[in-house]
Amino acid sequence: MPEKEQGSFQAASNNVNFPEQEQSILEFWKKNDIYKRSLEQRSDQQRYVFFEGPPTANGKPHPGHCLTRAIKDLFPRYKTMQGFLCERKAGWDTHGLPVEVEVCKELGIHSKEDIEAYGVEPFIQKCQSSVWQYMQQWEQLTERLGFWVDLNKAYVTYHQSYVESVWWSLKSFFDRGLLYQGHKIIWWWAQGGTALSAGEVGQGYRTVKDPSVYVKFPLLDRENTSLLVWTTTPWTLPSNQFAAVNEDIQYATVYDAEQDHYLVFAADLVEKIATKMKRELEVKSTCSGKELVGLRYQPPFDYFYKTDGEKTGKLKSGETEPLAWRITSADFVTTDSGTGAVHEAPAFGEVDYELLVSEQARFEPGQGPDLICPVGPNGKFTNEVPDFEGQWVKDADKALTKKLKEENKLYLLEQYEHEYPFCWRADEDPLIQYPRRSWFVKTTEYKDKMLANNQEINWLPEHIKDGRFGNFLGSNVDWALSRERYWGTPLPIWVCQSTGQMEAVGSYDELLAKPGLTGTEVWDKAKAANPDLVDDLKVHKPYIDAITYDSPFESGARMNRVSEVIDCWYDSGAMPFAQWGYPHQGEEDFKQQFPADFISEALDQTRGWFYSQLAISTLLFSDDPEVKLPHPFENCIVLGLMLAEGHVCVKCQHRHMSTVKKCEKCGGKVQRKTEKMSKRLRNYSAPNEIFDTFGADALRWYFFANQPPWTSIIYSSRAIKESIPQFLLRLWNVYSFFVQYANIDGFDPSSVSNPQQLSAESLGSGKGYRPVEQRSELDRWIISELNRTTKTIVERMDNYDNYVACTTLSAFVDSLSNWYVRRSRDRFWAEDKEDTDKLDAYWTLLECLAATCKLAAPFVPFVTESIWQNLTGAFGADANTINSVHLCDYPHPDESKIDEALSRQMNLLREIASLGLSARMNEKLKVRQPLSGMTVVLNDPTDQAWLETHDALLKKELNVQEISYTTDAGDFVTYQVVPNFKLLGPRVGKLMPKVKAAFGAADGKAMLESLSLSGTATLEVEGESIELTADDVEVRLKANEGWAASQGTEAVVVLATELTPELIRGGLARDLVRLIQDYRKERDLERTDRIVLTVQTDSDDLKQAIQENKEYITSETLTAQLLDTSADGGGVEKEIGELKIQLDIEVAGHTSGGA
RNA sequence: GGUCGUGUAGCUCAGUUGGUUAGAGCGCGUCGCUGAUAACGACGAGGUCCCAAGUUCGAAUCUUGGCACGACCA
Repeated sequence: MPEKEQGSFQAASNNVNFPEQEQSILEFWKKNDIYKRSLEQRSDQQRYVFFEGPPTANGKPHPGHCLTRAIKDLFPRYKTMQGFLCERKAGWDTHGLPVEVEVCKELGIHSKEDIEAYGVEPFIQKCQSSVWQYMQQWEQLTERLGFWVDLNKAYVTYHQSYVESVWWSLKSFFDRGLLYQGHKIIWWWAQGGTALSAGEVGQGYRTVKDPSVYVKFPLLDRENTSLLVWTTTPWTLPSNQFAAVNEDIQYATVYDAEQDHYLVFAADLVEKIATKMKRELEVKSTCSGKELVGLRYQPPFDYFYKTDGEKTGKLKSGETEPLAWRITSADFVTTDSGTGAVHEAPAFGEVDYELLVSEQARFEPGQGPDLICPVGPNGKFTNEVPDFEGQWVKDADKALTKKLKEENKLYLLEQYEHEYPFCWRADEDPLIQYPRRSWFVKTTEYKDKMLANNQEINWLPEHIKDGRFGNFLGSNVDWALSRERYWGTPLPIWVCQSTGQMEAVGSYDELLAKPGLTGTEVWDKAKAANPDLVDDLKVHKPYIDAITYDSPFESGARMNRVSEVIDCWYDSGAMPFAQWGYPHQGEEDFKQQFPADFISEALDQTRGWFYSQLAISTLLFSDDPEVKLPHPFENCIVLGLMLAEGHVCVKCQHRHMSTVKKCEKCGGKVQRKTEKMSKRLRNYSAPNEIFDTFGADALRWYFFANQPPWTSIIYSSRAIKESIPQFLLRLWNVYSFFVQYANIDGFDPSSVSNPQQLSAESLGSGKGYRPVEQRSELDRWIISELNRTTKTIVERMDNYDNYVACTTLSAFVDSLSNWYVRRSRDRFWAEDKEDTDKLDAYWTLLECLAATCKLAAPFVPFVTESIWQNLTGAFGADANTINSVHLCDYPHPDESKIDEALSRQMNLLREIASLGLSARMNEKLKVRQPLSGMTVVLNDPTDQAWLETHDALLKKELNVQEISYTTDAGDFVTYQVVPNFKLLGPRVGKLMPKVKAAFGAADGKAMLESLSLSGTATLEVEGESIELTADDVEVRLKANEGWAASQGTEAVVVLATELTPELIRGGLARDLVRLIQDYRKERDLERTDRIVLTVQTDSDDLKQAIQENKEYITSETLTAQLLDTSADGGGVEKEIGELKIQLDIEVAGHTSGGA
């Protein structure tokens, strides 16, 4: 932690503990209500609307939630700093099966019967309280991550106001005919009398053998001809309604001589079936499936056919058509197995049922075919199938098959091995697909509007729009809304017990106002008995079910609520209005905060929250002329999945918790492996562990800066740790450097006006401040870079591209650290505290740090806050002033300060420095060894004059005495001219390869001379002369062998490698300085201590080196007095290469100036 | 089986309307710097840009078809 020392700023440790620091920042935010202040500041500004997708509260938060919460925090923070008002209302998803399951586990019960036996009332009460079980963990994570969201005002899906909003929307649908009853085919456990969820079904698959039957469906209009139909569930044959073929498949009519009968089935399968029948099947003709559609047939059983066989209905097109027992087309039919003709019993198959629904849709309402279902919920045939009445359907397979055989309708019978689901609780009970009455929202009627709405949404990544989400919308089916469960929003529909007519209720008050109402006393009693009961429960089962009233449809009859609750996805999808209780209350809030500017969740929400919101909103608001597309959200970042990193032994598969090289068990090699996050494998660390070890900023920065958010993100503490030095630590080091020297020099910025913002303008009043234009080039350069960076970041963030924004910011901090500060160190060490150049350096660095803080604040809110407070703390702000970077305005780029030419030139300079180092490296000439000279050969002389003014810088960086520039250094380099493909390509077209060859053969130097003299050059290709300008040619230099040279894209750098004795002595002097500095450190000298230095050596070279470089040595090491003694003195023995040397240091005094 | 996505260095990933020398970080190796120092820098090795065909003067990039992996759906 910073300790107070003399100077304007608190000392910044260069061994910072981020997690500890973050804790104190959290306290500061809390104590001063910074989040609230950040909103109050913008109270009259334009809104930026954010919707929080409600997490399910009754489960522990895991690392994936850190990512969503980090992204959800980033953009609201950014927009707030930009001046928008962005309120962030939290929300919790509280209903649904997962909650019931959790409570059942606790109670040790399973089935619905168990729940009924336990009592719905206490069960619901347990559900309600169970929801909040992990709330503390959620709130802790939210806060620790720095996710600013209003937890106190959170919306909760079980709250009465929320439920009533949902009711209102459902009433609207009901009244508009968009909410209807139909059938849903579900996996049904007949013996237990309950449906199973997808997850439960998935657990129970087993490989079993079932009969596979090929049945003849005699075609009515074709004599002695049958469609050959295949099924593995003979028990569904009595319920047959259609036979389906694929329009695009070819069908053959074959002749079976043995039976003297014609059969129609897929042409591709003739051979296969002939083999199975062990007989010849002669193909008489073929046709496409399309030609078969519409043909009528006689079903194998006539339980329904005998009465309804001739029934027809009126199509929407005006024609009439038989209701059933005809061939239809379905594209799910394939020739992979069976016959290419599929038996359809819509009651017992989901796709079959969809086929029925689409058939029904062709007819006028009420005219289409009804569902045939002669099987009871107990899985036994009803009296509609008298021959098999009371038989369990699976058991009836045999008898049915026998009957078919007797009636000569069975063509082939075999056994078929496949995966089939059984009940996971009673594993002898096979499940069957079975229709249940269910409520649907007619989303298909608004499909086109949903698609249009989708088109207006800005999806990130873009392919979601027309890919995953668009496709999902395109194949939209009506939303099966109801659930036969307990803990959920009750479906607000009451039925007349006498007429069966229904009406929807839009609010609790509306219900209470119904005539002859009774039943509210059930709730009143419960509440009286237990005053702690949450009032919201009164709109839930079982209390709401007790409420009945007089039927408006028939006098004397009563209205009872239907028993179902609704899908909890509907709850969350209703949040855009239900979070405010709209329209019963919160109208103002809703109008102001709809639609959302921004939402974000992970990819798994495509069919979840993204869809439920869009569907509900489209059905509810699309007809309102005031609601414009898109709604309910405009920008949506779809996050990738989060993966973990395992450490697995190649040999024995033993798992390790962290990166180790050798297996603990067998000593084998341990490899990193990207895999799914798994609680069981424990292949990830808890978020808290990350927070405690590396800090929330580290985690956030890792998420934001390492990949675009929609790719899958690997959550590994190793990777998170590695991301720290790149940015956080580098920024901290620059900051700590600044504070260190500002304090030494007593740099005092307190005269600045408006220190709360520390903007470039406000700094102008500072003491010793000079406008940027008057400062040195390095200062102008970094300020230019700062503004360039700001421009890019704002541009990218406005496009929701946090990744490139981070990359850009990181590159700037790198420039600041590794070029600006590095090149400016001398200036900070300058003796004269009032030196203009020195003050310029401080003001420049201060401006850069302040701006970087503000730029980075939304990404890494903790470290920026800490730096900011110390930077601004220097301005003599009193204790009552609240300084927070999060109350600042986001920087705007000042384009007038962007100097593109300077930027290019500085890059060139950096490249040359880099090339110089590279050449030194190749020649093994360490930087401490001075060299006499260096020649720079430029591709392009444009910036030569500029570079020449920076000789001093390069000389120092590369330790050379002279630098010369040339564009003509034939000895060192070869000129290669290459075509500018981008320009010449379109011009010469197919000649390009020849042109390229001609370039290769041409005399590059001559061509360049011609270009520089006349501005043009001519190239002869295939008898054509091609006129070239300078733009058409790119010059590349290639360093020749035998020189200490390095080549880059813009230049070649050649070093003079001869070492004169004098140069060698210069090197010795530098070696000596290094030794002295080391020794000073060893002796724990203050960096400002002046010394008396004693050097004793036998080497004449070294003695001469000291003599020649006395000035340099003493000033570098703050030596007040240099004693050269040949007598044996005290001190330590050191070595420079082979040379022995004895050093001694005494402190001579203290200087308050820079080193 | 369908839809979508992904495939680039040992690992994790960039690669901006197609332009001939494909980049970063980490890791590895070599070295440098030495009062920002438990920091920092330079250099190096490492690539059939999944495969094939096509379009084009020119393809990591566009088209088609495969293959592999992943997600969702069935």
